[in-house]
Amino acid sequence: MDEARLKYLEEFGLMFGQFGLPRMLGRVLGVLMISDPPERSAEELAEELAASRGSISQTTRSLIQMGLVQRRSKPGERRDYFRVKPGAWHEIMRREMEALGAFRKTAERGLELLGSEDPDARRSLEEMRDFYVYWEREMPAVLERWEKERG
Amino acid sequence: MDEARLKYLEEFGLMFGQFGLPRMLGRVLGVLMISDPPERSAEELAEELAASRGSISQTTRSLIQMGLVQRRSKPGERRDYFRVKPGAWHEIMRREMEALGAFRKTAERGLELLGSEDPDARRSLEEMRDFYVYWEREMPAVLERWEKERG
DNA sequence: CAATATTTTCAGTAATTATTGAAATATATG
DNA sequence: CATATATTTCAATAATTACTGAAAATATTG
Repeated sequence: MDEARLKYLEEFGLMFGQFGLPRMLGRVLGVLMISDPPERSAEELAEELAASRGSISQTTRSLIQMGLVQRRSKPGERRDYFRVKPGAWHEIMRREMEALGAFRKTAERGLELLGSEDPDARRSLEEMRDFYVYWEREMPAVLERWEKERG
Repeated sequence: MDEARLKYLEEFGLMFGQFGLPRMLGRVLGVLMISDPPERSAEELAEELAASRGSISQTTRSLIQMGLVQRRSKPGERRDYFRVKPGAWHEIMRREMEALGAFRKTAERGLELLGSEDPDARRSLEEMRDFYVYWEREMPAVLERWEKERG
């Protein structure tokens, strides 16, 4: 792998890092995104990223669990191959949107906690709740439209 | 502060942690969200969260920088007070949406890197780029509608 | 401008999280 | 079913990130 590509993978890793996810997750997804052919074995991933087998195993498992990567096996071959799952980025977004519900619920729990305290004290939590209620209502349509146009 | 509230703040902290942000950020924002009156001095924050002054200073700075919290001073008082900025959650979302541009650019950079390689190899990056182009186009309208209805 | 109160900075430390590598487990082949 | 190959698990370690606390800087009062 040439230097430009390694640098690109590091960028991919950092992008995921900013997100609070392990860099290795981004690096592995990055390799798969630029692979030609578009699939790689665990061994190839380990070699290209100078990472341990264990780390690749853990990372591919996470990526599969997150719905971003597919594992494939071929008849007559022992090793498995990994490839980016079509719709991976949509899936990332879909999961983020699911997380909105957690924010709304946290706001609601806070309002219960405050009870009938001074309305001033409740205002921030009410705004938070209303905001996430709004987004939970709006997001599905945007996601669905993408799926209809492209999925 | 009673136990139920401390537990709630810890929850707030964990919610931010999932996001890849320091828990302390969530805890401090949490205190301010449930404060009555809705503002607190650095000293009060440090005491309520059993955290160091330095940590509170760093955290309030971050929260202000992120556009989530306001610093206020009062005439005749030396200490500053902090309160949740109205529209804080909208601001969080707005920043996330800005980050979409970085994803699109990363995809574009990858496509440059691949050049005219096998279309199969380019497919994942093209899908990534198209996806983020779509979201960059769609999100602003949703954000603006909230502002119009509520801001 | 001296005295006091408050905030910030930052080096050191603590806590957390990511990664390795070797052993254990699983899977495919002849 | 023995052998070879591939993958997973997990304890140990490395790397990173968060937090403290004391010293320095800043701001306010009389």
